Amino acid sequence: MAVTPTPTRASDRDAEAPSAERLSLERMLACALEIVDRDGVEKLSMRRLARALGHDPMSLYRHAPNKAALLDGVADTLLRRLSIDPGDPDWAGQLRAFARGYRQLALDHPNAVPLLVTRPLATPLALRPAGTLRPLEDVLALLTGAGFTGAAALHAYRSLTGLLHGHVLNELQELVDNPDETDDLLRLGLYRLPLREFPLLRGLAAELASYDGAAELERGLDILLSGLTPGGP
Amino acid sequence: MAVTPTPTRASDRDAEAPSAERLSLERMLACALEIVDRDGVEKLSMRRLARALGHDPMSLYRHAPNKAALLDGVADTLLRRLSIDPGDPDWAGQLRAFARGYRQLALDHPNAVPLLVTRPLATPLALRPAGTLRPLEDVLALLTGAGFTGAAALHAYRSLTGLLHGHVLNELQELVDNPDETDDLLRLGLYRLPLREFPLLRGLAAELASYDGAAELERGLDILLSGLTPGGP
DNA sequence: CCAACGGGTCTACGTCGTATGCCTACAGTC
DNA sequence: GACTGTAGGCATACGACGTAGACCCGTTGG
Repeated sequence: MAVTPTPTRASDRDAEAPSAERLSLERMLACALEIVDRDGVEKLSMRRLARALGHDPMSLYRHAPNKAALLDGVADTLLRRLSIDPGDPDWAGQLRAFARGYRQLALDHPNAVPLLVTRPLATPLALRPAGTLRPLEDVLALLTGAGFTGAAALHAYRSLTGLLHGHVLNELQELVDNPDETDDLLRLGLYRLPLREFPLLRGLAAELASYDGAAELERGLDILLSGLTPGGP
Repeated sequence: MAVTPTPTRASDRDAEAPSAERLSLERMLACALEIVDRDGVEKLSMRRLARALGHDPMSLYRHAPNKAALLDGVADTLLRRLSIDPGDPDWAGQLRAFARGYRQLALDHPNAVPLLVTRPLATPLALRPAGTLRPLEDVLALLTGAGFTGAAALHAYRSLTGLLHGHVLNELQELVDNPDETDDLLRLGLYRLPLREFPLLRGLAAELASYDGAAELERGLDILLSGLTPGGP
């Protein structure tokens, strides 16, 4: 009582901890994204996030109802960075730009991609955070403005997100291997494969190693966009 | 000491617990898949799995090195059910059948889909379990046998998995909503959306509700397969 | 008979998400 | 100024988690 020990006291402005400023959802999400980028989704915990922010774990619950909402929020902050101009008459160009932006987002935050592709499976459409729904609404506006029927616009949006999710998952798998190793066989770990069972796969080391994601996406977009017409599906 | 209490003793053959038979990786994976199907991936824990099998949690580690391997194993048991006949001259038909099989797998085990699409991001290609690599090797055999170059066959496989991942993620999002509610607006929870911000989305309840996944996939396959040629990418 | 070993179990450690409850600082009202 | 609400932060606590380390028993091969 005399010396008022309280050794874990972190108030009195900002001391001891990295940054014990006032908490807010934005600060939380930004810090959570950093953790995900650095260490992966499974390493993001409420306690680690609180520690990184210089706060008590329970403080986070004043700003987010639970961890699932936080994960949704991280995905949301990423998607929010993509924008579509619904008024642009060049609708194909807008879709293409959106797709390129999405790919770049995935490359810049590969550890967050599992969130981008799987969080929607956990939340009914209408309960998703606004940033996730914004692109959908904007694409609908863009395409109906260009003469698409509602159904055709919706179909186009689905085709686009399908293409993007599939492409991004494909491209990121190429990055899993150890890029320090120069020899393709070693870098991909292909020497571990039983030659008897996977002869063709082992022989394709060079082709596996040289994957041009940007070109791949453009080809997919060419096919998709040329198949989209205002008329029908 | 006198009465030999040991109330949690589960040996002496199989007593007390549901099924304390001899443990094996196959039994573990089958049971793990049941848990995932019933309760979702995040509810699958080593302790729950052990309990369901009537064993001590640590027993599992005699058959799997860690939980990540178990997750990979669950994905593997699913993919292992798909087969491709590399000798079939109708390569397009084989790819189509594979795609339909994959879709059906996803519909039968929606809770396992996150594993199917994200586990590959956590494991370098050559370290993936054999069941995951089998389709790749078989598609390579199928297509090179049909005159494709190795690079073209690899490209085709990537396009196919991209299409499948994207499609399955799309289709499963439609199932997240409550199917008991008959009115589309209510069923999708769209009434929660601010009308001012999402006018088009709200108006598309009917189109959102009527989604024909099978037809959608076939259309994607038509486009993909017509674009694939033995010559090049 | 013994040694090795594969498979099962027990205990224990550190971490996780979060329910509950209290404390403090400020806002608004009189 | 005193009073009261409220929002944000903190301490404590509970049950579940993944898994390291040691022990134990039954089988097998010498």
